[in-house]
Amino acid sequence: MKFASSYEPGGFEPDIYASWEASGVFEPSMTTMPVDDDGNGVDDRTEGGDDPRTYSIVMPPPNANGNLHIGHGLTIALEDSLTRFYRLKGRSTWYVPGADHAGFETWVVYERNLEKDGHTRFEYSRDELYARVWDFVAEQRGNMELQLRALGASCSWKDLTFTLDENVVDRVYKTFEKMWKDGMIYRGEKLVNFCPKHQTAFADIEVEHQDEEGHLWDIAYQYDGGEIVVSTTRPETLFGDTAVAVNPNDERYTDLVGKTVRLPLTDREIPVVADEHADMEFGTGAVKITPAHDFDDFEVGERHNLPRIQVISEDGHMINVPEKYEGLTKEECRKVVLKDLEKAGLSRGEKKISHSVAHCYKCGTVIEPTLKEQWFIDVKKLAAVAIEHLENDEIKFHPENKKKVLINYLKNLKDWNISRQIPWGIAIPMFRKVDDSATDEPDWIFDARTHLRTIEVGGVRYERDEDTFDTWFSSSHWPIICTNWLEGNENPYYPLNVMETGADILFAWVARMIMMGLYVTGEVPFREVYLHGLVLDEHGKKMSKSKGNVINPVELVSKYGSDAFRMGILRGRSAGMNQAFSEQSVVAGRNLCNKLWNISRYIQGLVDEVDDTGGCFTNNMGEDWICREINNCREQVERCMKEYRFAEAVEILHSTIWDKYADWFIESQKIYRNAPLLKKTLENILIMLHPFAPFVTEAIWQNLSWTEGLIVAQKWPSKLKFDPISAVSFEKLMSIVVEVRGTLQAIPGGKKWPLLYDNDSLIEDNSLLVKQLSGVSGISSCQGNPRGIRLALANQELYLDVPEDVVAAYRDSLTERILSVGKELDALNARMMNPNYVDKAPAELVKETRDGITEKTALIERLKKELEVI
RNA sequence: GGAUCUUUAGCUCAGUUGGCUAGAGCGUACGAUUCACAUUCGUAAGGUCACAGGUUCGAGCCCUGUAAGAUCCACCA
Repeated sequence: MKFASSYEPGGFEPDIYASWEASGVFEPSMTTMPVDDDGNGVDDRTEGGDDPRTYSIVMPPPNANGNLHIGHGLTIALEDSLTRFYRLKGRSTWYVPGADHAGFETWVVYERNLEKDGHTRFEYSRDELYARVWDFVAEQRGNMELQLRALGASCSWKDLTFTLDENVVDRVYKTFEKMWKDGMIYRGEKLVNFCPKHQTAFADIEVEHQDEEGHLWDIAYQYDGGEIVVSTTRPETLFGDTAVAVNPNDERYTDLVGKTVRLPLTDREIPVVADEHADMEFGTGAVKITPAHDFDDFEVGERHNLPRIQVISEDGHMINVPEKYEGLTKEECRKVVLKDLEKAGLSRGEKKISHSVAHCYKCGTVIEPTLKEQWFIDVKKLAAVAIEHLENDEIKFHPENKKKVLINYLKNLKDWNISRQIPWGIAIPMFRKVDDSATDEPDWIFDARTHLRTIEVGGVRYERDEDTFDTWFSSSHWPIICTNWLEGNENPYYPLNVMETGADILFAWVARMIMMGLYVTGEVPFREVYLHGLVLDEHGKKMSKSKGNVINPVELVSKYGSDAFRMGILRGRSAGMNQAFSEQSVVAGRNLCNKLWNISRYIQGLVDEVDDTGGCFTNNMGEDWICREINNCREQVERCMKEYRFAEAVEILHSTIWDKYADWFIESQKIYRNAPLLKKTLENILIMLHPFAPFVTEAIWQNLSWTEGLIVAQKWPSKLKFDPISAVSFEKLMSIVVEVRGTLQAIPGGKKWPLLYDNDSLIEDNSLLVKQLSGVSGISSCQGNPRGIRLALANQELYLDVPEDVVAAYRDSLTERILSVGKELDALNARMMNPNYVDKAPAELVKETRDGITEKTALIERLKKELEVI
């Protein structure tokens, strides 16, 4: 195959992905064994009970109905780099892809469409709606999966799991039944976060609090002989008041406790109760209690056995209120109530306050705390077990501090409302008894036949609950489901090696997976958690449609290539942090791909020209040096992957490939050509970069004449053999070359000059190479007769052969140079002057300092002499 | 109110048990060009590591405090 002369990723990426998928390498196979670490037969086993044969990771399922956004791009770059790395290391890797039914999100989109067509959800049964949304999603599905392929995700497609698949539902029902039997599920009438627009309840974490300006009204509640003034931001709820609370220590109201006051605008009398909830410092110290519409008041009501009067319906209208107000919206009612209070002479003033208000995270509608019968999970035990295992360090977090944050959350976790009033989700498998005569039977029974509206068990009729599960309830089973965990079966893929996901769903998802994993399997669901932060725009601002700063990963992939995108998005990113991202970093990634492409093309050319029948050995110091550097790179990348330092891994590969391999080694190979070593080192580099840039490395692999198979299925490189002393010599030569280049640039006129040496075997033996690298016009011995500019090197006698007038012009930069070396010398001297340093610092370090002083002193002496000569 | 994180070059970020003469990418300036690559090559400029104390022979790193920014949890009649 002939290399295309330019790097054009769009031309080969789709074909490459197709060939991977067809080859079956993405699917796990337990037959492969890990490569050993050093090529010396020692096993590469990791500590901590991790099965060294396998590596498992699951994809946080993207919305089946949507397109991938920049966060997914990051997710895939992270997860796929890990997957490919461990696959190269010889593990049987299993990266399980998923697609999310995205219960509420998808439902919102669907319902909007329904409304556009002039319909409402109430015209259809749950089953009809479910079927319609299913078709709607089926139409959209597939985009997301194509985009995952474009990003290079090396996941096992045959295991793709949709969150409404039968096995998901089965698993969820099994757990629910177990919990029901264990008494951890209860039906309770409680206040829930209710969105009047979407007509569904939410868990606490699903509502967004925002600080807003509001009004605080003072209202007089009268009694014979006086009045008690309460403050409220919601006067319309007063019809639901069933008490006024004062602090038990509040002497102002001691006499009133136990008496009753008249509720304004009605004839109802309500008691005054003493409760700690009333803050003596706030307002008048008296607070109206509306148990059916406020979370705190609900609790006060429980403590004092107060009735709960619902005065706002689920669609936001007034109910159970005097006729005049009946049917008004709550907003209208507020206005009328305020006016009527004014008329009745019960207003006692108003002021502006700032307070936080709960909103629906999707539509922004103000959440109405509403009294509803729902299914709740008693989380006490679940949370306690999770905390125990977390404190036992069974899961390692990146970043580390998130573990503490998570434990703190679990310690304060309230019972979990799992009922949702939307049709797009997994039906709750509970049926209510409708046959009142069967008094001995329980009111609710578990039954998995949720496709039936009514069932008959033991001659008693039951009707199904029409609600569906909170999606996090089923999502919390994800590691269990994706690895096909089964009771009593050994499963080498469970627990997962790592759970990689967004830091923003630590509570919603990670916490629940841990609780559920432990409850169902008795084991933590994953050994490590890597959390990524938000991808911000280039100025560090959140991306949003309204700001118009959204970056589309798919566009970047088509513009610069998948590899460029992957490396670009990993650059400058660390665990758990919200960090900026710009196209620039993708350009840098593209440039690296282009560099690698040209390196490979050039090496292919050299290999074609040169006889390479021999074995792979190093023949000169440049070759020894590059082998050492490639080994170093390999070790560092391994360490970075183990510690999830992706950005650093990419950076190390970048500098090894570009600054070392291309700029020095390949340049040196223009003089010495070692085809077997060129091949070997290029292979190593390609394999090491493959986890981050899978497409270009595979494309090159396929183009090279001597490689076989797919790079995706190769083995991680072993250490290269080299002569370390020779490698150090090359470094010496490099510093000479850098000095020559710098001096050449500093000499006015910008011409090339010849290099003179005196009794210097390093230069003499490598004169061709030095000339090639440094850009001097020629190299010769000065035969003990130095002239021109002496190079500022401590242990080398080297001169640039320039005429007298040019030397004079060079004087200034020489002076500068002396000053700067002088500064460095001063710093070293200051250190040695300190007797404590000499005493207490490690001997090696002290010796280094001493050597540095000797070297720099000599250098300065030399430079000064040179200056005098000029 | 409670908690967590961030602050290092013009920008975005590294800096792993304290050894630093503080690095990278991009950007900037100057120079190169029949060479695998202008998506290139070479050279350079650019930093009181937010601030103030402390520990230490030695602090970007550890400790205490301050400031600014971000996020989360709880509360807000």
